[in-house]
Amino acid sequence: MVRATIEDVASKAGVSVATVDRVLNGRAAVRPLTVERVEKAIRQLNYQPDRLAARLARGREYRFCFVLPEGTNAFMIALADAVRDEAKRMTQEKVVIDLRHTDVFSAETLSAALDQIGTVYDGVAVVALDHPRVRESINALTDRGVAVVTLVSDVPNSRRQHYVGIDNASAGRTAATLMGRYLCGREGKVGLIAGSLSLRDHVERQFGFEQVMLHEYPNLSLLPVREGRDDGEIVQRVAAQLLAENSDLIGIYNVGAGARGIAAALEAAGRQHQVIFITHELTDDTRLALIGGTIDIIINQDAGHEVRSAIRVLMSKADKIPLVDSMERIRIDIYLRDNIP
Amino acid sequence: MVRATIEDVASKAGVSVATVDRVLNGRAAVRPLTVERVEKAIRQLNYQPDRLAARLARGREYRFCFVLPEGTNAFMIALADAVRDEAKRMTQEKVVIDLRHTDVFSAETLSAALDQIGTVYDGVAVVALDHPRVRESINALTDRGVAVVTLVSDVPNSRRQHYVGIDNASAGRTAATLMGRYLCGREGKVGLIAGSLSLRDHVERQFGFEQVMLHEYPNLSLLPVREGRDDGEIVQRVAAQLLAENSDLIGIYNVGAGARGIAAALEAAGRQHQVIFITHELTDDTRLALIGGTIDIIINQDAGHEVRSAIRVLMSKADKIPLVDSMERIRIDIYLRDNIP
DNA sequence: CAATGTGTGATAGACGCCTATCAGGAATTG
DNA sequence: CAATTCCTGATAGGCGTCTATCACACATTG
Repeated sequence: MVRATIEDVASKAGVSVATVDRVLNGRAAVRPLTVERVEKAIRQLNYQPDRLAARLARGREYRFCFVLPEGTNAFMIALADAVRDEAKRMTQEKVVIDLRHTDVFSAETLSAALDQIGTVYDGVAVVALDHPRVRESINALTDRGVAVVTLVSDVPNSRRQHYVGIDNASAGRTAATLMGRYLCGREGKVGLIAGSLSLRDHVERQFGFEQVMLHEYPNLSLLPVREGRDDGEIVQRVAAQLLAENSDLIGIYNVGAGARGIAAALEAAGRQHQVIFITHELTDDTRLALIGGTIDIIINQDAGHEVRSAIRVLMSKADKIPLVDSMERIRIDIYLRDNIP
Repeated sequence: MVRATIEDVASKAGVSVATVDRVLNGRAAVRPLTVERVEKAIRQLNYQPDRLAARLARGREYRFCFVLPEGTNAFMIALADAVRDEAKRMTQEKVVIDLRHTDVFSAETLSAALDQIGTVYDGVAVVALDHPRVRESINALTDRGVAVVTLVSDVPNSRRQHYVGIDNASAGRTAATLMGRYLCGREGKVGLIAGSLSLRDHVERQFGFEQVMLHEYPNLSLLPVREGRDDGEIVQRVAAQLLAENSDLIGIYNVGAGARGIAAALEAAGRQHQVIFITHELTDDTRLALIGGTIDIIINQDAGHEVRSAIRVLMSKADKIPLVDSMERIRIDIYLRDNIP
């Protein structure tokens, strides 16, 4: 059985192709009775419009905009690279992708950047800050008919269409379990370093981590979270201080970026083998530190997958086609020295 | 700058579209000088044929065949389900996928099944046995112009185009490191159960596991591998025997399928909390056992991703388009109770 | 009853490429 | 020099859909 075409549907329904097209694309008013007949024919023939032909005929361009934090954070750089790679690849699919940078720690700046995005775009993917102002901007975009997906860090109460990223609470719990297991019942302190507590992903990781720590590993005492603003140098200072103040520190969970600073502080103190160090994001630096033994575990989200998923989701929304959830679930990658790619 | 079309290339090169087409698709002899001119124009305009339009025009169907082991092994069932799912989805892309089953433990049967595959197929994906006879069949297919990818289990010395699956030695090493860490320096025995040692993936996992165990965890003594033939009942018997014979068994690494049998044996012996149990493949059974605490860690490969990757690779080969390696790397998923999807 | 609106049919042209065929000039052969 | 062979141009028709336009029957309105 070959694929049915729009002409098959037309003749089966006893109408013209024009009418079938009107039903399919809501192009003009069609009598309910006729709509019924067409839809019946579509069901009977299991007709599905050929998307390739449709795209060709429409000659439509999809314009998407990615809004990422600026700065030198290695993961964000990887994400930006992934966007550029995909942008190049997608030109042959008639997809144009623009990349904009904005200060991620300022809700005002981000919000302004989003407000400024015109309706020239069919969709926007944004690494968002969970802030009322940003939420409003996202909602405004949605209301203007622009599809919005949040990337890496979500804004749950907004009207964004989709969140592309890992389950961060789950990632935090995973880190805690591994930390607890690796520490083998020893007693001591565990430190937590985050980029900023206004980033939803960081907060959720922290939440998941503390949840498991408190319930399952009473032998470990959790120190208050310190903020390193995802900046290598600041993080290094914070980590050095943490180490100096706590001689019985036996674990560090780094929720954000800047792992290199922590590794440097650990090595400077000569305590890299006493302290179990779990961090996020696989980069050149963290990979080296993992191989070298300073980092014990890296929890990663694959930037390439996230970007591709975001694009697929935005295209589905633009075409009003349902998406396959299982394909769009971003997985939590766990890397040990033994399975780094 | 919009995309260049074949007509742009033709006029730029001062030839006709027919000639450009001849150069692109090797349809007829073209003078070297002319080829040169056309290729130069292609480079200058950065012309890339529109694949959608090409597919539409060609009206060509891609026919692929998946050869999977028969039986009730949960992972293989999941794999078969994934194949059927994708087959359905791909009909709208003019891709027809057939699914065949064969006895995986018999090189003769598998080899015969492969030999019997005609050239009606553009490509074949096979869960292979590493056996000279199978290798010959794969080579024969390749020589007949059928693209072959190995799935899940590789045949390295064959002329297959690609291997779609995880790095099994790496998976074994990962299991070993986690086992060693979870056992916290305790002394005791660790048992290994495989499906069959003629399956390359099982052998490689075992290899990786032993490698790390011997070097890094001298406190643990490794028992000889036992074969369970990926069959729940046999595996359960083997596991029960293993437990009965070794009262100081503190870890089990299950390399193949049939995890449910081991879980049952552990629970029957009431030793599920004394023994660290690491297994492969996330299924309904293993998920439940992980939540219940009988299984400590599941190492998984995502069947859906593997099937989609295999299809992408086969299509690339059929279209003679280079593939993006980073997209086709199948990752090792590590699941704890905290991050099961 | 004329003017308007509504629902439908028919059809042409486009999207970018593939396939096929025919014609004819240039180069090679005997 | 005629007969081939080789290379190239030109062009038609098709793939399945979208977009747009015109025509026409019929119903509704004032």
